[in-house]
Amino acid sequence: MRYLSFDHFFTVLGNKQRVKILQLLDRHGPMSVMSIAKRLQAEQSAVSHSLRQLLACHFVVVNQSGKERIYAINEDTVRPIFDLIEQHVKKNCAKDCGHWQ
Amino acid sequence: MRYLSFDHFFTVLGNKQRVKILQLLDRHGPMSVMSIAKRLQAEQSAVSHSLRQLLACHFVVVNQSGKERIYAINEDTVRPIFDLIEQHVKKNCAKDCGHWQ
DNA sequence: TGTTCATATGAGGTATTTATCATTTGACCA
DNA sequence: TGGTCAAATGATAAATACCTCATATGAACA
Repeated sequence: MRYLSFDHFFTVLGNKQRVKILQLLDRHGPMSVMSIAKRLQAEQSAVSHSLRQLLACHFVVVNQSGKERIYAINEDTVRPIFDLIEQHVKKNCAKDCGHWQ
Repeated sequence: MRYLSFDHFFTVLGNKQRVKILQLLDRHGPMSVMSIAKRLQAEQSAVSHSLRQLLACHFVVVNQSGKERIYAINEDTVRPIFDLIEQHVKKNCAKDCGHWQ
């Protein structure tokens, strides 16, 4: 993986699947890799790769539970960052993109 | 340019040159394209392309002044976002990457 | 130890981004 | 209008990132 520079944290957030994973973990709480994959209709391997990057940036944390590894969002920091972007969009980009979900 | 989705805002921030431009504008105040290019030792064209993306996301604003176009950072939102990432890094990634600038 | 299930890893092709060059547009003023 | 300077645009090659497949690791338990 690439070196952990300032812009890299944004790069990791700049991907639909990784954002979806974070949003899912935020809404649903801690989940295993397979549960995430099923819920997002994504490949186990793809999800694992994504989680690896999110973990490297500490956007998620992980705990072993039997054979499963349970991933959870780092609420303290990820949620505020998402909120800021949402505010920014509402304030500045309302007409450009008022509608993703 | 790509469609303006949530993750896209992060994608635009996930690039060294664009981050440098924002940091420069933040420290130095409003600047013309050429001044930015000179200061960062980058091509005029490259800077212009970068500014276009930053502008589309409303991370910067622009004003015409004679032949020049003066770009300024959107302080209200960009600075807080950068601050949040910095806090996040200090709090969670201190040992991984304590040192970019 | 051997089997099973969950997750991680590595390699590959494909897609997306980036940087650069040449050219165009646009503002200003003689 | 023609010249000049600043900035924007478009096309393209090069660099990165992404997704998928096949395979490896690792935990649990008989």
